[in-house]
Amino acid sequence: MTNKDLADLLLPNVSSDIEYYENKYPARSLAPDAVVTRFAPSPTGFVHMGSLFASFIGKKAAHDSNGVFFLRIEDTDQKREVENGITGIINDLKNFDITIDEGMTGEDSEIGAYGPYLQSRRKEIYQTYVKHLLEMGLAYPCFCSPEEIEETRQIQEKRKQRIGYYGRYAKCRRLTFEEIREKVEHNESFIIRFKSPGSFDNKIKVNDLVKGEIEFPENDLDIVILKSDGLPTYHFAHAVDDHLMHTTHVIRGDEWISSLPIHVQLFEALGFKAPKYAHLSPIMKEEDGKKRKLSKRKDPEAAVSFYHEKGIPVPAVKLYLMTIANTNFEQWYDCNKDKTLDDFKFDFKKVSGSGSLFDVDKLYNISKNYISYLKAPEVYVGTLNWAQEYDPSFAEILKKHQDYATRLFNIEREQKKPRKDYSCYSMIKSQIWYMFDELYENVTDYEFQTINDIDEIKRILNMYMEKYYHSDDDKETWFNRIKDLSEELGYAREVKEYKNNPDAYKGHVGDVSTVLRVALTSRAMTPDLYEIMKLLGQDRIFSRYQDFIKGN
RNA sequence: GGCCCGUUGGUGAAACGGUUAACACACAUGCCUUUCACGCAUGCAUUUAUGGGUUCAAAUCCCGUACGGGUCACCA
Repeated sequence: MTNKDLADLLLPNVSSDIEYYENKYPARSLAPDAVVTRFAPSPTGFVHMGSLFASFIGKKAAHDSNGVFFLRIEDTDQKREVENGITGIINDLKNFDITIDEGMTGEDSEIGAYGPYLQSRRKEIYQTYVKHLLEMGLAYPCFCSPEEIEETRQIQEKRKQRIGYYGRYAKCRRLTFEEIREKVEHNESFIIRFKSPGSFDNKIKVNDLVKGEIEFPENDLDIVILKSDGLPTYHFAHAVDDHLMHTTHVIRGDEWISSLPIHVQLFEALGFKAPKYAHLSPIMKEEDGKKRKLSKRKDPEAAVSFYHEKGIPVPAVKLYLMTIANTNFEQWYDCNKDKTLDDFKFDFKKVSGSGSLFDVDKLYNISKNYISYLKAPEVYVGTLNWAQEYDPSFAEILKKHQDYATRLFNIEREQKKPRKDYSCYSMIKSQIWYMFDELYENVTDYEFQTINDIDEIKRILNMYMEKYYHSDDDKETWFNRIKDLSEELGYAREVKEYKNNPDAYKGHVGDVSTVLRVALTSRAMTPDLYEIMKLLGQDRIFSRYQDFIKGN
């Protein structure tokens, strides 16, 4: 019995050969330095921040070099699959503007000439390559049961030896053809293992784009390449797919780094050219003074949808991702305010090798800056889009008062140093609600500051309405009148005057303005009062003041 | 336990054998100011986890230790 016979015995239904696939997927016609890379998640739930980060880098690296970024779904573990998992991934990516050039576009659709991009549809391909390995004597069937494997593991532990299927522990490697035939004929279930040519005593060096040169012992584990359900393991699928899809760069989490010796060995045994690897450090979170990997289960901010719900503009999230992706980006961006993310060249060498803490404060800061430089109509649209999804009643109000809301968003905006107080769309309502009568109804809680005497407050309001409010004043006149009012009531016209001689006055113009502000909005902190009053208009100002006077 | 990786302020980090150890976020104080926000100014690591070594010179190179992370599946 030859290796060929063995291969036919084990995989009788595989009829094509590897030449067929090698020809079917020819090299891509791209520039020599073009990056072809992919995002290859398994459809087991929502997209994790770390995955978004990796795919963001992948797309950026590919597009910077006029390469290709594609989406391959790794669904070889059918037990872990989640319903509509692919759709979920695609939506999460779409929400963050991660578009693909090739790959899965839905549960059942794809684009591109190197597919299928769903691994479960590539069964035939994997098996063809497994058969090829079998024929070359580089693979063999293993009939060991999980219990037997567990047993050897315990023996190895007791003997303080390395755990795994290798050397003397690789029992099935020594099976004769006859023994194999007999087991197969008895319908014993089996898996296929790779016959590792490596020795643990040999050292290999692998160059990683992020971590640099890493030295490992050579792999000597006879890893499983084909499972009993006929689907490949990750390692084998990775080698076959990335070879056939002509991936040049594999960008993935650094939990894969210890599998690198397996992967380089597999590529070599299969006669494939190995891709370049970039292993990204995990994004960490601090909890109780300790750093740990951002966890899908424990941390809401690990889910990419979290940022969508918060209403952090997508470009701001991308800006943040780039600042942690390339440590020189922040300064570059600071010096090139007129440029965009697309103008920045991503560089693998500038990726931090150690895990960075996810800095939510910084994200909010970036977002706040980003929003401050948007035009008012853009802020309106952003807020409306967010509200339509997460706060429909607020969305109705915004729609009803589109022009008014836009003017509101424009306060202190179009100037050299724009106002920065909206850090995300979900927070905007809490900052502007008092400008809408629908939301201002039944307010009873007023945050008065230094002037608290209710009669004095009423006096200020009444006098202001009777004598000092004129709807068409310009800002200077408007403010001068408030100064006049202050003076008439015994308050200093200027804060400085008051500070120089506090005993001569009841207070200063700021205190009076605060009364006018709080009685109008219930809040001590608002944008420019003049602008607010102009927007609200005389009728609303007077009616709010009168309501206040009546109610207190 | 074996094998890999990492460790610069509260946080992200720059510095690739010679700098006062950049910059940004956060924080604090002050100024500006009708409030807030903005802006401006100042402060915030006597020192790069730690102990040794190499060198005229170390955050940077070497060795040990500690701590953190990852991985050792018919999961990816």
